[in-house]
Amino acid sequence: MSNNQFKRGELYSVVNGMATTAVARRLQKNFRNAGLDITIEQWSVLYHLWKEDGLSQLELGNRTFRDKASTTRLIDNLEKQELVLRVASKEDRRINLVYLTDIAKPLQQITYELANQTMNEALLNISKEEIDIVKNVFQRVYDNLTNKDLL
Amino acid sequence: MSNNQFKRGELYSVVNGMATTAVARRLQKNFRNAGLDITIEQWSVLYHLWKEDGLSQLELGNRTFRDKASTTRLIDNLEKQELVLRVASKEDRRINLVYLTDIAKPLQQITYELANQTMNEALLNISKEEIDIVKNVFQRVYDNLTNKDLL
DNA sequence: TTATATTAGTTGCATAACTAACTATATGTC
DNA sequence: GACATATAGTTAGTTATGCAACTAATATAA
Repeated sequence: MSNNQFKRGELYSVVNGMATTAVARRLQKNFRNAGLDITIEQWSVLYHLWKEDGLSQLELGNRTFRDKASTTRLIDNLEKQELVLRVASKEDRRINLVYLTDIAKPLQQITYELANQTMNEALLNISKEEIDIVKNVFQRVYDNLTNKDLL
Repeated sequence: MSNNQFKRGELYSVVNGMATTAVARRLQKNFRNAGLDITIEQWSVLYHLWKEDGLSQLELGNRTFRDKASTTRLIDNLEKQELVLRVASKEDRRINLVYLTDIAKPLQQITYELANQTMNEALLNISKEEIDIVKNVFQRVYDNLTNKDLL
């Protein structure tokens, strides 16, 4: 057995069950307290649209690590709340381009501040170096698992 | 802005959307391929029962970082599949003690091997030191966010 | 140009998450 | 002993996840 072996369950319970959901839940709570009626999942989509508006559903799915079915439903809900708009692409009518509405645009600044504030709480006394290692490890874990799928 | 600041969205998408679910999905797939009809969520409960049988639902919720409502449904499903059994405590009849059935017990070894194999894939070329840092950072993130709730 | 395969998105089905409101049992106080 | 409070678990309601099967549009090949 290699030296970098987790005890079984450990990675899952530490990583998936703990810090991750603690941050997500705190951010969700902060949204609610500020009167913002959006889920962190919805926010993760809006986040990418604020960076680049008019992405296709598939591209949004890639950037938020979701399959297309989940992306469909998430955008359904965003559309119901009139935060987002589907527009069929003229070049390829299979493609839906997703655009922010005027309701969604001003939310960027508020959520920016809440997310920053939440991250500051979450990362209190954690150094830049440690964060870089975490990000790097997670990228490599992801690559380790997904590269195999292409073979 | 402090030096250890994530760009907004970054922690969420990196941590929650990527390595975490990549590992979970891979393990789930490995369970399925082995003919094991359990979800990773169910497995996370069984894992703690294999370590210590007869825990209360609340204790299981604490150990798997779930609220009691989620724990209830998870155990509902485990009970439907006859992997687990609820027994009312004699000392305090509000408490359900959860026990493994004879069907669940032999699954420990198989899932142990599949989880180890999955972790080996996921953690290929990642050092013990890096893993220790990740675990330590996540514990501190969790503490940073949950200690506040007690004030 | 017609038949075949591929691609983007949707829908059905099952599991799971959280919040809030609820039931039933226990505990503490007067 | 009676009343208020706390605790363990359940239920209802909403959102989200993944897989598989489907539709519609586009690209490829004969």
